[in-house]
Formats: sequence, structure tokens, C-alpha cells
Amino acid sequence: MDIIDKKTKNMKMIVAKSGKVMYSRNTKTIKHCTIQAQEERVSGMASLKDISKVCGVSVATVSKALNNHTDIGEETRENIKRVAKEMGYLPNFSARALKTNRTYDIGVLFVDEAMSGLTHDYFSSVLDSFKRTAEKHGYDITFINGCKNREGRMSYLEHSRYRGFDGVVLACIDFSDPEVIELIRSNIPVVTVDYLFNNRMAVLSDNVGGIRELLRYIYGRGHRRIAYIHGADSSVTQNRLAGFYKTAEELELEIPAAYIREAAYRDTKTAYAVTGELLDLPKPPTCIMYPDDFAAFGGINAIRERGMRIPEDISVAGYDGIPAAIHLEPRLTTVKQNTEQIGRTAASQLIRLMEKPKTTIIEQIVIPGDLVEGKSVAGI
Amino acid sequence: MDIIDKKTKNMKMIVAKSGKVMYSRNTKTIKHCTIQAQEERVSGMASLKDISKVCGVSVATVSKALNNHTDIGEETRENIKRVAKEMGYLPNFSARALKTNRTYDIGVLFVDEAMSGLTHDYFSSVLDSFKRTAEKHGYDITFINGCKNREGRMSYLEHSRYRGFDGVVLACIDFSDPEVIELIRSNIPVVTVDYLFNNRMAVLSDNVGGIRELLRYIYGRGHRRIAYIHGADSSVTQNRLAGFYKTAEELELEIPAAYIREAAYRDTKTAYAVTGELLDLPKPPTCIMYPDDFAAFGGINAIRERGMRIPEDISVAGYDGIPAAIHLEPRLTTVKQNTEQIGRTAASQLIRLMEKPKTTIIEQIVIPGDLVEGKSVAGI
DNA sequence: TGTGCTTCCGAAAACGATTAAGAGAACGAT
DNA sequence: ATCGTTCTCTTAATCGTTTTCGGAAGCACA
Repeated sequence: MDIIDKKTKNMKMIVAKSGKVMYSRNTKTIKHCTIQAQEERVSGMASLKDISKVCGVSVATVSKALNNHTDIGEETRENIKRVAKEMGYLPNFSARALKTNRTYDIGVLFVDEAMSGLTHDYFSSVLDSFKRTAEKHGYDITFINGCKNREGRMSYLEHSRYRGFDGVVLACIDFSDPEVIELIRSNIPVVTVDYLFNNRMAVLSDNVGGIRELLRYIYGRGHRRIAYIHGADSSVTQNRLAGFYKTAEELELEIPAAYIREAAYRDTKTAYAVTGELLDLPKPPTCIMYPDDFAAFGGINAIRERGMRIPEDISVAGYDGIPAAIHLEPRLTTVKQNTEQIGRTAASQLIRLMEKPKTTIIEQIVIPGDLVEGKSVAGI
Repeated sequence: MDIIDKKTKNMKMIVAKSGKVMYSRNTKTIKHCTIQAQEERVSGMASLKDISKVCGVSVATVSKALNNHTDIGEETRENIKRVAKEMGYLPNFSARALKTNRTYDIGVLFVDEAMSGLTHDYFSSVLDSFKRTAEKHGYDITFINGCKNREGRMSYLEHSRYRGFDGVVLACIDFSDPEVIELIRSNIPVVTVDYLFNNRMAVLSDNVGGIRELLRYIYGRGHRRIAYIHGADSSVTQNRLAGFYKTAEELELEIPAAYIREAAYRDTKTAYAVTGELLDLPKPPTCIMYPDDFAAFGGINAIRERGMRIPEDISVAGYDGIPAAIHLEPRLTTVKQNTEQIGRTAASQLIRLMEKPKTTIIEQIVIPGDLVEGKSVAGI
């Protein structure tokens, strides 16, 4: 669009490429834009400058009008807004970000030990909720990665700085990774999920309480020989184990060392094998708790292959409350982590931290889960 | 960092905030930067200008050196690169994007009818693979949404333009949504997953072939009374149904109308109900095919509640090959869609389209799935 | 008439990068 | 001595915003 404006006393002549000539009086009453609007709509983006030319005002005025500054006359503002709309104006994100140092973009970092990525039930569910909340507040979500660009690999922190994330959320991470630590320590607002780091905002699933409730339930059903196959070492695992031991103590429950075993999370094979070993014990448990629902599937297979029935012959319990576990037979007794609330809380806490850093108290918020009573734990 | 440089003949005096004074000769041999590096590292970002001051060259030279332009002397370039590294320089993404009109950011739009969001097994798996491939090529992933900012809601296209995505990928979408159509029709490079739109790049799971292979397998196991509960209307469903009817015709298989039923995808409740009705037929089917593995769970529950065994009394088959279906009893016979390849192909096709639009042929690529033989279809 | 206050708007300087065009030196060839 | 080349590097414009500061006009009041 080639606009040539020859400024006269109070009048501009605007010549559009089409050859049509429009007069735009520098007064309160300005006509609808039509030709320009059409042209801008097809050929790239209209900018503040384009609008300013059509409206016969300065770029600054257009900017202020669109941003509802108070020092613009009402008529002018409304006219500018109307023209902007007609021209299909969209602010240029990069220019705005460059000037304001705000991107309204949140970085998400997620790496789990199994590299399951987005297919991780728990994480994808938390992320989904996080995303919805963030979007409701006008923020976008971009994944952090050790991105390689022309200059070679960038660390997580470098990538975050490069993209200019207003804040970042970290979940299911290997928190011993130096790059992760570097990112948490940085001055970028951060919230961690399921991990407590020094003085950082954190949202945590109540693993201690969840295991306690589950164990108490199983105990209440009459079980006394309870095995626990826990996940690989991590803060989540540590919490669950602590909850387990603490509750056992409270219940004055004797747990033989052989009943405490380890299997990686979401690892059906190991769970299968360990379950077999537990069943082969001289005094096998009457109930087995698994690291998660998925691992429980492996155990269930081992049990069924021996011709044993659940829960008549042996009871099992999972953790997570994934849909498959709740819907499929045997309906698993499990602890459903409140992923919706975890994601939502993480997002709103992070947003508060980004927008009102001064008045925001750094806190660690624990979100309780819910015991889901299936049919996999028998009463005895 | 306050740098005051008084240019003399060929020498600059640089006064850092710390008060230390460094002399930087405008010749080939330039010393290591130390104090500056330290300061820049803590206080915000170093810019090209900061580097140029330390190195005693112009901003343009720094830019070109870092971008490996050929018109910069080797010594100069290496010195600039070294200093940039020491100062922890990171290019400013917004500034670069503003100037170059490239963001190296890909927009992802995903909305399914059930609003299952990221928890959708199939999609999250495709997305995960897409993301890995994109990242490998230096692209980031951001979600498209009808984002609301200060000016109210933006359409998908407006949001994409605003963020300046270099390209977008659309999956599992309601392709009748006017906003989606508007986005596909736009001049932004786009690739659709599992949907064919006019002359756009598309990556499709081979639903026709998948259903055909599944039905042929079931037929081969001796079944003749085969019911098909298909998903809600969509192009995927249409393809599967077409594949079903076509194959039935090839096999000269008679399918009573009562055997063809509908249930929403991933809807265990409806699948449960419809399964019951199928079992109540005077001549019930010997095998039921479900819209997906998840829906099959609902059907399996209905079957088991009637005291029937799988596969001894009735056979079932799923679709998708989600982990739970493959690991849990009864191990489901299903068609595993090749999500890894679908995501990877979509990403590489989109990248090619963005980077070499002229030489890229718009094509529709069909990715075959794999029959996963479980134990849920009996031989009779 | 001069003064002070409001209201509305514009000029111009950023933000940090990229890049076209050109300038100056060094060098060899004529 | 002059010219053309090649190699480096600089100047300056530009991308599209935001924001500070100040100016002009209008009005009320002394």
C-alpha cells in the first residue's frame, strides 16, 4: 500500500495504490475506510502507521487510543478503533515485546526419567489444566527445550531468556540436572510441580496424605500383610515412602523388609517380575500397593497368570487414578491425584508471581488427592 | 553498565561502573573482557551494542560476525565470538523476529469434541513426536488458542498472526469450525493431521487400511457375525466406515444393519450401553469392534458383568493401541496407529513447507498402522 | 490582558537486531 | 601514477511499538 500524503492546512490527500483518492479531514468527523481496509487485509499486516495515515493522526495517538490511554479524546479514540478493526489491525507481537519486555508467554519444562514426554498421563493432565488457566489470563504456553539454533545448543535457562518467557513452570523433572537447577535459581519467576526447591513457589500433590489414606483404607479392610512396591528414587517417592512408614507406625503395622520393593514408575515389566517374587514368598502379602496404576497392570497380569483372582485371592492398589484404571476390570482402588487443581493452582500462582512480584508470598501449596474405591481390595 | 567511550585516534577508554578503566585498542589484538562480562551476566542481557563497545567495533560488525557473514575478518570474528560468549550474550528474540519476520515458532491447534485436551492419548502421542522433530530443527512449539488479551478475543488466525507463527499444525479438530477453516485457508504454512483439506499438506493415519487389516484378521479367525461400533461422524470415522464396508464386500461378508452402531470416541458409558444392546440381539455378534481401545473398556465391562468371558464367549477388538490396552488383560487386539511417524512426518513436512515453499510439493501422506494381535479375538 | 488549568495530541527517542550501500586501506597490475 | 580489486568494516535505515515530554487550544478567573 503506497500512501502519499501531502499535508495541507488541515487536510490530507491519500492516494491508495488502486489510484482512488480519498480525502481525510483532520477533524472529528472521519469517513469509513474501505479501499485501504481491503488492501491491508490481503497484503500483510496493517501497522499503527497505516492507521495513523488513514485517520490523519500520529502514530502515538493511535497507539494510545488502542491501549485506552486517558489522554485521547473520545471521538478520536472511537474512530481509531473503528478504523483499526476495519483494517484488520493486529498489534505486532515482536515489536511490543521488544519495547515492553513482556511476552505473555510461559515456558514449560518437562522431562521425565522415561522420556515419556507428553504421553505421561499425570503430566499431560496437569499441563492441560495449567494451559487452560494460563490462556484464560491471556498467556500462551511454549515448551522449553535445550534448543539448538545456529549457534549450537542452548541451556534451558538460555532458551528461556532467549524466548523471553515471563515465567516458567517445571514438572516431573530430574531436579538434580545442573541445567534445571540453573533455571530454578535464575531470576525468572518459576513454579515447580511436585518438587520443593529452596525458596521457590511450588505446588505439590499430597503424596504423604495420599499414601496414608490408601494404607489406612487397606488396613481398615482387614489387611495386615501389605506389600509396597514403590517407584524409583525421587522426592515424590521419598514422600510416599515416608507416608507409608509413618502410617504403618501409627497403625502398629509390621512391614517385613521383603515387602518393600522397588520398580520404576510406569514400568509394567518390572512390576510383573517383582509381583511374582512377592507371591513366591513363604508368607506372601494379602495386598500389594503399586507405584502407579500403570505399573499395577503389570502386577495384575502376573497375578492372573498364576490363576489367582483379584480381589478374592489377593488385593492390589494403584496410584494416580488414570481413566483406564478406573474403568477397566478389576476396577482399581487407587488415589486420584487432583491434576486439575494442581495445574490450575500452578498457573495462577505463577501468574500472580509474574504480575505482582512484590506482594506475592512465596508459598508451597499442597493439593490433596482422593481415594478412589474400586473393587481391587477385598475385605477380609 | 555505564560505558562512556571517548574516541581518540584509534583507542577507546571504557569506564565500567565499577570504576575500573580498561583500554581497548581498535586493532587486531584485543584483550579478554572480564569485568564487563561479570557485570553483564548479572544485570540483564548483553546486547550487540555492549559487545561492540568492548570489542571496539560497530554493532553491524558484531551482528555479522556472530551470524558468520563472510565479510568479517577471521581474527575480528573470533574475538567477537569469544567476547560474546564471555559476556553471556544471547540474541534478543523479539528484536530479531521484528526485523526478520521469522519466529521459529510453530503453532499447534488441537481441540477435540470431548475437550479432552492434552490428555487425549492419540493426540498427545502425535504431538510429542511432532515436538521432538520440530525441536531438532530449531523450532519451538506454542499452542494456538482463541486467546483473549486486552482487546478481547482473538480468532485462531488472529492469534497465529499476532504471535507470528512460521507455520501451524492442526489435529483432531472440528474442521467445520469457521475459525479453523479461516486458519487453514490463510497464507500461513499449514499441515493438518487426519484431515484432508483442499490443497493443503496433510498427514493421515491409514484408517481405511487399518480397519481393513483388522476386519480381515477377525474374519480369518473364523468370525462371520461381526459388529462395528464406530465413532461419531468425522472424516476419520468416515474413512473407517468406508474401509469396513469395502472390506466386508470383498470378503462377501453379510453385515446386518443392527450390527453397525455409533458411540462417541473414548466414551466408555455409551460403549457399555451399546454393547449390552448388541448382546441382547436374537443373533448377537461373535465379535465386536470398537471406536477405540478406551471405548472398548466400556464394552468389556458390559460383557463381563453378564458373566461372559473374553475371548471364549465373545471377541472384542479396539483401535489405537494405547499402552493400557496392550498391557492389561484381556490383551486387546487392536490397530496401533503409528503416532511417532505421524508426528515426525507432520513436523518435517511443515518445516520443509516453511523453509522451501517453492520447491515443496503439497502432498497428502498416509501412514499405515500395525495390527497388534492380543488375546481378545478367539479363533472359531 | 495576563495567568493558570485542562484537555487533547504530536515529536522523538527508545527497544535490539539485520542489512544494503558505501568507504577506506592494501595490493597488484598496467 | 593510476586504476581496479579484494578485504574489512561502518553508516544509517528499518522493523512496529511504547512512552515521555511538551505544545497548542480552550476556558475560567483575576
